[in-house]
Amino acid sequence: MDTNQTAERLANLTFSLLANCQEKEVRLAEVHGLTQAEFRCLRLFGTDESVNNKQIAERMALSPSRLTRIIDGLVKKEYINREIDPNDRRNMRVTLSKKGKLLVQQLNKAYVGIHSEILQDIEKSQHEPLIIAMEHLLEALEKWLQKPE
Amino acid sequence: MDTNQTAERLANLTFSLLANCQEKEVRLAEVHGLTQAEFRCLRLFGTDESVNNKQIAERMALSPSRLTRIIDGLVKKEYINREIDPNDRRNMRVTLSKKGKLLVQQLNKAYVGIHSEILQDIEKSQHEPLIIAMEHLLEALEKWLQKPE
DNA sequence: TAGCGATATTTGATATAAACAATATTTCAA
DNA sequence: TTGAAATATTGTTTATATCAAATATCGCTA
Repeated sequence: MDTNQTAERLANLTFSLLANCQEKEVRLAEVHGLTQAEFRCLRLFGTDESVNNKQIAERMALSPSRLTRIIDGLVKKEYINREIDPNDRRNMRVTLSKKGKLLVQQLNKAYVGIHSEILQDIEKSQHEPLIIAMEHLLEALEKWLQKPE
Repeated sequence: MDTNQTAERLANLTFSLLANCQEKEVRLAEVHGLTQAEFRCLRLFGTDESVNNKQIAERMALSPSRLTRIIDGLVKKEYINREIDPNDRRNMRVTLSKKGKLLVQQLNKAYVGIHSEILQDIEKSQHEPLIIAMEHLLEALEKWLQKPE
């Protein structure tokens, strides 16, 4: 098949996937009584022991001031701790609380669960090719985004 | 490989892809002097000759009142026309203007171009499997989203 | 055919999400 | 040790989105 035609199909696919993935995120956040921003923020912690405000802001592509408020919410809900970094008192050390760690674990589990369900609808022999192909797609996309201008 | 492990990789992949695709949308909208909402709205027109406010709102998962405002912007920028539907005067017939059609064509072209560039970084024999796999993924995702509760 | 309920859109009020600007604290280098 | 840069926060403003009320129209029925 013509590459251009393939590109067109791929364009439509990523467009639809994007919409559906967003919907999925909204749904999951809702279930756990979190705003979308809080949900994304917690997800971004991953296994990182300790991060500061600015790093999180950069990863989420939000302003530091916005992050302060999102973290305010998560602190109030007792999912994370925020304390002054003793090494550099300008930084705030943001870490998951016990409750937070539990939730993240649970979220990851649910997240994997969904994708596991999704995989069940796809022939097993197709799993590996799917992953590989999508890894390539992600790589290429990142490369495109890093292009100047 | 274990399905669960595959699911975990897939979960991380879609998470990263989502973030990057969003970034890409932001970038493209910016280039054309449109807000993200306006950009998405124009993209959703596709080749549809004429749609009404409510249909667009449903497709974009936004309230009709929000749509009125987004369309206000697009009308002001002269990308679309809005006129009373003669068949049912409660409806507004929203159609692309000449300028709008041109932009949508251009957008689609750019959109396909990006994905074409992306495909160039992926081995040609992998193109078809990628598409097929992603189609399955989308299908499965839609199915998951339609699940009650 | 007059009137009632349903539907589509718009407008105004409001809530939420985000950025920007100014400030306070701290670090670090000249 | 003083001034510039970095970090987080707070107050202000803008953008995004919803909800409720108002308006216009339609379709039905008594």
